[in-house]
Amino acid sequence: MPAAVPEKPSLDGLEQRWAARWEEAGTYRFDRGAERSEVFSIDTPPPTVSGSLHVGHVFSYTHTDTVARFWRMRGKAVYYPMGWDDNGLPTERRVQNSYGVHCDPSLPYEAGFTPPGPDAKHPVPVSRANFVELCHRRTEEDEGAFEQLFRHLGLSVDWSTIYTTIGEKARRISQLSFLRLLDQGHAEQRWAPTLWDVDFQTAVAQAELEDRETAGAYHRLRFDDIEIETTRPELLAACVALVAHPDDARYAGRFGSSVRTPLFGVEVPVLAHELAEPDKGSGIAMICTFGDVTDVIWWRELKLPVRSMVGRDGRVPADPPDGVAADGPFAELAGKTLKQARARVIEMLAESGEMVGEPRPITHPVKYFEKGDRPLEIVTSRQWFINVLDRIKVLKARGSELRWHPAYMEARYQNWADNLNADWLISRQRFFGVPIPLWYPVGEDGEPDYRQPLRPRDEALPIDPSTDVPDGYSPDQRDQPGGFSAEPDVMDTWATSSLTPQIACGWSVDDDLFARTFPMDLRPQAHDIIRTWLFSTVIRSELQHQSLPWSDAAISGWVLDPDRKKMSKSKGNVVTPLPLLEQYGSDAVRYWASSGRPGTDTAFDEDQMRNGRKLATKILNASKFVLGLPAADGAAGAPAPIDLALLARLAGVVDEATVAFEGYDYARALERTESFFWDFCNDYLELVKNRAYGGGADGAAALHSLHRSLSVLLRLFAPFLPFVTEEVWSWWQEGSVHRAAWPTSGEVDAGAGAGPLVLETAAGVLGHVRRAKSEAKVSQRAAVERVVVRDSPERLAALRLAESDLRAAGSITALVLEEAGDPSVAVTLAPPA
RNA sequence: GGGCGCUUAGCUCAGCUGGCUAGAGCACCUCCCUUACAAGGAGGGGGUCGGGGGUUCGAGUCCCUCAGCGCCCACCA
Repeated sequence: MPAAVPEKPSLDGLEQRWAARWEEAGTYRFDRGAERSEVFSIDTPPPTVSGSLHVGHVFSYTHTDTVARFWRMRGKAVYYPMGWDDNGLPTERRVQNSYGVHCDPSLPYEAGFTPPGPDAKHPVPVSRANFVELCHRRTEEDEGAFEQLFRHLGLSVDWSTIYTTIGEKARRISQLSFLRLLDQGHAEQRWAPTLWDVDFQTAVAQAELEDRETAGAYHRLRFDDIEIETTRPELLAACVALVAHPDDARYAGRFGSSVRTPLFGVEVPVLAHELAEPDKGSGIAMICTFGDVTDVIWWRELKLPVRSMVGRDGRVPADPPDGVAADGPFAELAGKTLKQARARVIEMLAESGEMVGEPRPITHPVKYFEKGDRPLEIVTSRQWFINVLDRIKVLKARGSELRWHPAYMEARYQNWADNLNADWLISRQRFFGVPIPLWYPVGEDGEPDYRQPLRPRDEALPIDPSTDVPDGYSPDQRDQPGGFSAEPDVMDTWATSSLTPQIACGWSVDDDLFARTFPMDLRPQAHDIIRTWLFSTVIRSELQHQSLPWSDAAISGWVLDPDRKKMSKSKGNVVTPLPLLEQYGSDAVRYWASSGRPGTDTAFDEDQMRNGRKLATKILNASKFVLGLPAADGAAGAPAPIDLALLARLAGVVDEATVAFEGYDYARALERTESFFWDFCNDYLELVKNRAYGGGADGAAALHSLHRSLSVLLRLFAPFLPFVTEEVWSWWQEGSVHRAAWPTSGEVDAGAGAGPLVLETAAGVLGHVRRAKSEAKVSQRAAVERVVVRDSPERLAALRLAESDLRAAGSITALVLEEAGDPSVAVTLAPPA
């Protein structure tokens, strides 16, 4: 039984009350029996739980929720899981800081280990297993906080379908997918120069790079009679050649000859390559192995030797590169950081007279790991890659096949695909991640044979090769001659995140669910991770299923602070969301979020939240009024023309909102609905309230139209304001509004002859009457002696159909209608009593 | 250097396939404690729709161009 209309309706406490009832009733539970065609599945972005909760989460997750609620009301079985991204570097760092530990994989597991805590002066080294255990403990707490926030916000997530990116299911799927790629030749290891972060001591992928304008200086160095300019004089000992453009007349005669490097006196060839730019520096560059990615290209294409002098720790190694004397100038560099080495090289060059002039300061773009603080170096190492360069064409085609909202976001995808120049490096020399599930046989010489990886059986997954043992070996053979060694690397977090559709839909672990939910319908995400998360997810789905992972991608913008700056922890302008939800109410905050159009960055705006609260209150009060009107005792008469006009307009709004939602434009759907609602309250409600009070057949007709409108309005608002609409729905309807059918224009269509003019003209005259009273500084209740309306015959005819409602609403004694070409409304107030 | 987006009232933004005197919220001003709503309601002032050119009977809306802002990307000499 529906509850009665409360005497004094309130927004307070709706969140707790309804969140509990929805949970209890399973309102948002996914129907496991639904066929794929009846399902709408959403690849919810798993938030990084080691990051702080901020208002951006509320913003974008609300967008997705409105769409989920819309499709649920449209009768779809909505598969709306939640994931927590607790994998990878951010968690490692958080664990190190909050527990005072650091990972040392060489240590054995220590049962019952108690970490020192955040105040520890020196981090305690712990085994990988202990470290991972702490990561799990930490993330569980963080995940609880996120769930609490999202429940309070009213996300219609099915909370029984949670996954984590470090959980067993995700590890299994991630490892199995990797092994499949390995089987199919899409994944392979290479010993290759890769971009390397000397602080994190790991390789990084192209997608994780960013350029930063960095201060540097040109140093002009003399190689015999040729002068080159370089920003990296410290790499001089790693120089393997000079290079100029083949058409550059200045050096044409020198190609094929050789020169000696300054300080070290190593003989290097002078070569030609088209990437050399004649107008950069002196037009001729030194190639070092490796100073930048161009060096890598030159080294590869010109088939040059390697002279490496950058260690994984960012220091110059003790041993000199090939051809460089150990006891010469190099001895002064060994063991130094690159920065120290640079200073010393410059001094030595100045002393030897091989530097021309003074260094010339410049700023130039330098590549950094997006989470790193020092420029990336290039280090040759063994790494695992997923091949993508051989598939750019099909990946671009998939990008076009995907429906983007807004459409222009596709350009970022295509742009990225066009500029990709490296395969996807997925191995990371880190600890908290999904291990690459391989071992290598160790030869009698004690060296692992990387060409013959040992793989686990599928059923054994997930595994950790550092503790698990390959079939046919015993634990004591680990790292022994004739035994086996674990692959030490873990996969990058994107290598697992790129599988969220497979993880959420249960690929390889729940084939039935997978068949009902994949390919998914919607990937909602922010625009800054198109090149990473979206692109990599498309890659995995293409390689594994030869299909798109979803049909639609809805790209949300960012929340900007009032000064139009992106909110981020480092800027210290992050707003914590829970207090906002408590202050304004979840519906109000959702209202603000819903006003941010797809793809558009939106300013944090508490005024909009106040406005949202006002709207929610208005819905409460208007509903109370409509539902509190005396019930008709007899049969309803025919609807008045003004009722039909209202319903006709509402039908139009329903159609607009529906089309908008189908195109993921939730903001438009809200705007249309809200705009109608205020007119409904201000004009229609005022015009018909007297008739509705009056009872009888005419009153019953008004009541009927009011109820119908209210029912439709509550359903139109339900995706945005789930709490207040559910509250009002419960006063007079059975079941949840969130399980009610999305309205259709057919259900409200008043049929032919329901022109909008009746309402429009009546509301127009009522507006004039209000203005007259306002200007006369009298109460809106004041009586009006006479209103003269001059207008076209058509409009007057329409107005006449609403005459009694209008006169009652405006307290108008005489309403005079006169035909005229020049429309006007004259209001004569009654003299004060 | 390439690409994308934005530029409409003081502020934040709507204006979809071009069409009646350009809209909303906030802010500001005036009035009203009207039996749905005073943590309300009614009304008002305020914009040559970034500049210039073009297409059209008609352009905030389409085309060209210039400018400013923002974002994405780019092989660090």
